[in-house]
Amino acid sequence: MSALYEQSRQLFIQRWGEMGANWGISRTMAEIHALLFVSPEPLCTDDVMAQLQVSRGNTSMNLRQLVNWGLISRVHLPGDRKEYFAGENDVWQMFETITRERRRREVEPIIETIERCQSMVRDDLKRLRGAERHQVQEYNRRLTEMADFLNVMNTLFNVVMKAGHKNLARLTKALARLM
Amino acid sequence: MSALYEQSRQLFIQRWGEMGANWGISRTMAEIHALLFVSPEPLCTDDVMAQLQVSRGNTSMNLRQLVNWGLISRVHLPGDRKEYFAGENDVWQMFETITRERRRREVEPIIETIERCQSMVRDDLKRLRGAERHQVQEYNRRLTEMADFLNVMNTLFNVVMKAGHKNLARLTKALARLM
DNA sequence: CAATCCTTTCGATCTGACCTGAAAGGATCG
DNA sequence: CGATCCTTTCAGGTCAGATCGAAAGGATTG
Repeated sequence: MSALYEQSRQLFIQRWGEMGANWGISRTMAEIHALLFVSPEPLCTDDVMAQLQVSRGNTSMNLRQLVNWGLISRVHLPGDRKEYFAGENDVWQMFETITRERRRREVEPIIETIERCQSMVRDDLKRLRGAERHQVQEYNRRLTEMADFLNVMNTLFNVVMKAGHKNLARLTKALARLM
Repeated sequence: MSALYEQSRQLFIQRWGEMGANWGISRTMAEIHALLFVSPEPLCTDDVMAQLQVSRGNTSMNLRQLVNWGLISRVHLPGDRKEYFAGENDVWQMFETITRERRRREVEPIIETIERCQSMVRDDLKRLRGAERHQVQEYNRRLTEMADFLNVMNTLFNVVMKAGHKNLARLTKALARLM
């Protein structure tokens, strides 16, 4: 295959890995993800090991995590025992998955925590007076704002992802009009 | 001050720190940010050290980074030599800052990389024929989709943050109409 | 300008996340 | 069933990045 094509792929994979690292995703996991994203057909564990120079164990772990996230899927080719892995290649679908998972794992817990924090000071809000009361009220207000914001963002993402792929042109135009 | 109020603050700070860690922000930095977010008035370095149990150097570094990001600001109280730090407490403003910075540092580089990757295979697209050509075309298509997606998201964020607080209801409706 | 008070820097240390590779575990084949 | 082929696990090793704290730097004061 063309040398430039190979180089181009490698560059993309490397950068995607770096980006992942900045967003709290292990570099290798992001690299595997990128590799499968740009691969026209499913790859097996050994392919991944060879192309990215990582150990068998590491590859196995990360492939599994990616399957867990729903970003890649196991594929069985007829007449072959090996497992193969195929990347989701619809970008919108991919990001919907990522968003949903991260929301579930990281945003929702923080919303719950905020509610819990608020319930902890509920009595104080009734009981206290004067400056102390004021301080707790302000604290409570800030927490509410934060929770509201997070909930609004949730809704927004739902809407956008639903609009998604199909209406991309319309969506872009509509956005341009709103600016 | 009320014990539950203190506990509530601590819980929030701790969780915010954990969340930060999941998103590629050092736990301590996120904790300091949370502390200043829930503090009704500016704090000095020693306050932060005492409340979070971190060293002077660590506190100094992280405070500086937060100032760099624009998430907190230095405040000088009259009649006091010390520097104090105040957190941004408008949640929308806060997230706009975070989004803008991360986009500049992490999303824009990846868009540039994608364009670079595409220019690397431009010749192949003219030169190659048959299956090989097909493969490079598909690769190119996926990259384009990815870049398009990222650009749409950029625009979306611009619009949302501009609409912001005030017109959010309208925005959500406008988007809902597109579904 | 010496003293005081803060802030920042920086080399040493530490920590936790990531990775490796050998060994165990399972499935499928003849 | 034994052999073969893959996958997964896990006990350690490695390393980048986070943290510490002493020392240097800088500003303000009397």
